[in-house]
Amino acid sequence: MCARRRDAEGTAATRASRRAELLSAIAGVFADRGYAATTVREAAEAAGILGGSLYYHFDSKESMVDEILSTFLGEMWADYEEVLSSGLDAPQTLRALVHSSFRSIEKHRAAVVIYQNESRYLAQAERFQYLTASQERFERTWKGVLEQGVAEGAFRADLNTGLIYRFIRDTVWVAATWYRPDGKFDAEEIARQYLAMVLEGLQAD
Amino acid sequence: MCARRRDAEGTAATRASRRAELLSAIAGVFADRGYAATTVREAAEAAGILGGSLYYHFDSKESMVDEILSTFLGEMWADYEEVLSSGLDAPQTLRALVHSSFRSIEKHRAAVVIYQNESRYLAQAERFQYLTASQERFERTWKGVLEQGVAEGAFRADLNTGLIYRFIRDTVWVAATWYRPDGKFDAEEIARQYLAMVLEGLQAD
DNA sequence: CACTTATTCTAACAACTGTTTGGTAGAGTC
DNA sequence: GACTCTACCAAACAGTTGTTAGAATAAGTG
Repeated sequence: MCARRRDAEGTAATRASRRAELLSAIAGVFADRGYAATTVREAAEAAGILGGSLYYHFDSKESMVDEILSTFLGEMWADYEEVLSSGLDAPQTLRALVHSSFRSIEKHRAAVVIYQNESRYLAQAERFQYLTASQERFERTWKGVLEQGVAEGAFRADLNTGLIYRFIRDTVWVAATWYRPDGKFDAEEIARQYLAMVLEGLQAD
Repeated sequence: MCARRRDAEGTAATRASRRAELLSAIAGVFADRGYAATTVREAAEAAGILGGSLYYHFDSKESMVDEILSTFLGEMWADYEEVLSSGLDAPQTLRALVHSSFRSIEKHRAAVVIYQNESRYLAQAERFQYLTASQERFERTWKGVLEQGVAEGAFRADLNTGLIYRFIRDTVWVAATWYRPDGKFDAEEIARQYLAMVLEGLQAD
């Protein structure tokens, strides 16, 4: 039984790693051509197998995006939680969240692009309600930090936190569409420059 | 012949206005559900007619997006040109461009959303090369303003203009996805708050 | 070796896609 | 009233879509 369990765990592990391998290829195509515009056959070809073979690993095309997005969001929120629970003040929290976001983009570029482009369309389905939930949680989190910063006197009070939240959210996530891991800047440098602009402003003193 | 020409102009005019009417409805659906995910039948239904009837007005589904996007880009660049040719200094030009952009969003919301979501996918086709061209022109324009501002000593010199350009471009256009004409803020107010953040920074003095 | 299991392929399916064709109601013209 | 033109509908087209079922392959396992 001990041997059998080890086997079961072994196959479960290789199976999971194969899924991850496939999903990585699939996510790339979904990100590049769009989820709806990509056929199952194209997605499979990017993974080196034929269309029908994907259905040995996944129930449906929908469950492929589902797994891509929920995996990404799970990891992202884990990182966010770590920042939020470490008792920083508002400006430090904002800095840490921005850095964490750009690091997420570096790690899950394709997933972020898909999230960015397709979530409004996908969220119509009940299955993807967690996308809406994540969106709301995102808004609460960021607006909370901004409002706390205003209350602390660290952020200016004459700007609407709802608008600023949207500006920040958009710029950060949309960066996934142009970020290239082999580009001139890494995630940390992009985060630094972005924070310099948003916090200190573009204007020369 | 004079009467015949007046007739021809009359029907051409009503025909053009009907096209515009249809395109407005179609653009709304394309923006909401995505171009690839929207069927011709759905697009037609939003316009109150049947799928096949759209082909009396348009050659193909592709030519519908084509007309939506090229009309929008044409108007947008006309507005941009007006700003760029009026001899303002860099900060004033940046302010004017941002205002002009948010006004574009107010007027062509659906088109901007489509441009934002689908242009990378569409640009693969030769027919949509002008999307890539517009993108490049956009980059030249904005980077030019930023570099001029640095040269004038109006903008800080320690930030990379390529990155800042991307941040600004993204935030401005992505706003189309959440902007609602009946919302709390109009385009001018959104532009003001955005400029305050980007130019002066979030930090309290 | 025979046997099992995991993974892929082959080939088909029904539904749906963009598009075309021929017809038709109605408004305007002679 | 016959004719024409515009704008639409109804019905079909060929190709593509996501998905499935069964056969084939390969890699262990005893």
